[in-house]
Amino acid sequence: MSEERSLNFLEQIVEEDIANGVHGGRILTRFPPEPNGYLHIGHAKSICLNFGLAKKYNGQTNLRFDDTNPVTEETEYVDSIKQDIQWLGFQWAGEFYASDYFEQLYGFAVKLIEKGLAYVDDSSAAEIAAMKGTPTEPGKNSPYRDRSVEENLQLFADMRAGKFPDGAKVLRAKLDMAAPNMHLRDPLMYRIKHAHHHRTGDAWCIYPMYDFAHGQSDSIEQITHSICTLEFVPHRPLYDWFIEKLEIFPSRQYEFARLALNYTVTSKRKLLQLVNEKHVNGWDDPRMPTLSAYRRRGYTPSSIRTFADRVGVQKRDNLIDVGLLEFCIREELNKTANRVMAVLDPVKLVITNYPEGQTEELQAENNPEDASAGHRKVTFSNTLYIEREDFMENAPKKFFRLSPGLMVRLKYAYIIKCDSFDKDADGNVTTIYCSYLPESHSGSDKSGISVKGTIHWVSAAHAATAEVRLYDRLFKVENPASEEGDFKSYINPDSLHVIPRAYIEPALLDVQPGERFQFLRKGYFAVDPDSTPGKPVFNRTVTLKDTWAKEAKKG
RNA sequence: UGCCUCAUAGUAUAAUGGUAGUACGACAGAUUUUGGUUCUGUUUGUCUUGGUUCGAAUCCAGGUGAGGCAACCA
Repeated sequence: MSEERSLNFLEQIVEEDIANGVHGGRILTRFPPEPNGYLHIGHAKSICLNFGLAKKYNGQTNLRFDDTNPVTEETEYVDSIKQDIQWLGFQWAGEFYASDYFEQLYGFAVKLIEKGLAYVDDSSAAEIAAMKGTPTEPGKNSPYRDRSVEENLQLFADMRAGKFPDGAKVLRAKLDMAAPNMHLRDPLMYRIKHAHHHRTGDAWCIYPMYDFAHGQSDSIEQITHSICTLEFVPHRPLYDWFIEKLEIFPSRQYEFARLALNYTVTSKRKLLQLVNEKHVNGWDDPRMPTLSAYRRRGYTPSSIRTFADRVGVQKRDNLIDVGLLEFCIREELNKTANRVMAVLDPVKLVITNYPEGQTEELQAENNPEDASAGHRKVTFSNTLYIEREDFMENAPKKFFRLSPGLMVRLKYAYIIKCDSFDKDADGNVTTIYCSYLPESHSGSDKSGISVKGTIHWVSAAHAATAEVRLYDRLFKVENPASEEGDFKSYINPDSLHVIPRAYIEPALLDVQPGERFQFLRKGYFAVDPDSTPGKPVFNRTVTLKDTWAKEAKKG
């Protein structure tokens, strides 16, 4: 079926290059994160693209950390990034760091100075910005632009030697201060930062700018196809210029539109704010769009890979409906998750004509989509808990659940008829009284009655309890980043609803973190690492499709 | 008012000069001991104006709209 599919534009480029014998048909891509945050769903697209493309054409993919800014980078992030990539199902060929190349990059800089293509500038940051011009006006040459090669060499060596404080000097490439592309107006190559680096420690006090590190790092690794997001399109001429002047391996950059998901944000800066300001409980809070959060919430790696595949690749900006992600996980869990019964918002139901104290072990199917999943026993008795929303005092015409006079089937058990109910002083239903049809036993129904509704239940005397965490979208609006004002003012106040005591089948006491279930009629749930023996915690991964909820909303 | 990208159903994404298709969504129906799943059907689209051509979503030109670019961030 993959032969039937048309190629995306990157695959077309790769196939053309292979056909033309570029690099002898060798394909090497790379995934280049900066270790200053956790990976999110947008990175998943990039990872799937880079690793997927290489895999499809018998190539490989490097993992390279672009760690050129010591102040924002930490080992914690390196570890989480590696874990997330592996969890997604990919293995890199080489693990590299831009900081591995600091000495080489320094040499490249010296070479450009020697060629008269770079100079040390003593101007302040403000002065450089002022001389840069604007998109519509050309910039002005720095007064330091025409220093001799010898002087530049000496000053650059002195920069490295730590003779100057932060910000005193920078090394700039000498291109054209009037270039219409702002990135070509003598861009900075090196700045002075007396800062401790997570890998090189205090060995350096000058650090290369991203623009002077990224392209050359690709070149050093002999990356054939350097795939990145659209905002780097205007940087490409600069990278090509460096490669040309340095006479090094010609990696080529190609750009695609980053993935954006609605009802969330995918910017590391914003995610960091949500974490630091405690709007969520850490990077892996299941409401976050990070991979660690999706993992904790119960998403599978394959569902995310499928999603990345289905959103496609193009150069136009897009905002993907989170409903597609939800479809991908439902599609998979429908086939793989065992069904169990859990009552999240319980109300007591008494079967008046079923003997008090009597029990039955009923046969329950684990997964109707997978016969090999087998069966289990569930205990039935005269006092049950059912879902509060499965009863209505005054039912509308299409309500196929319980209401005085109406009949439903209890899943795996009997058909019952609602006879009466009790209410407390506040009008809340406290107990529902029903009678059952003994001849309607599941699997051997001789009652001749068919009912429209089937509801789930647990036996009150046999049920165990669990904490259940229900998640909703983190933001109230589709695109918080594009709204007026602070994006945090659009946070959905009901994004987390904790149920401290839901009733579950007792067998669910033994579950392990990471296990996934379908709570019948309620959704897919995953066991949270916060679970302790005898007190499981379940995260709702995603609800089931609920056409009744839609119908009810219509009125 | 400079440079660079981009523009196909509600959302994504195909068609690479030759019948505008697919997925998700929405709507309707069938099946169903999950209002789940599955199945069937319906709906909705080439930004605009010219040009080239037997023929244009596709090529060309102008317009319109959206996004990006002026961090000692990446």
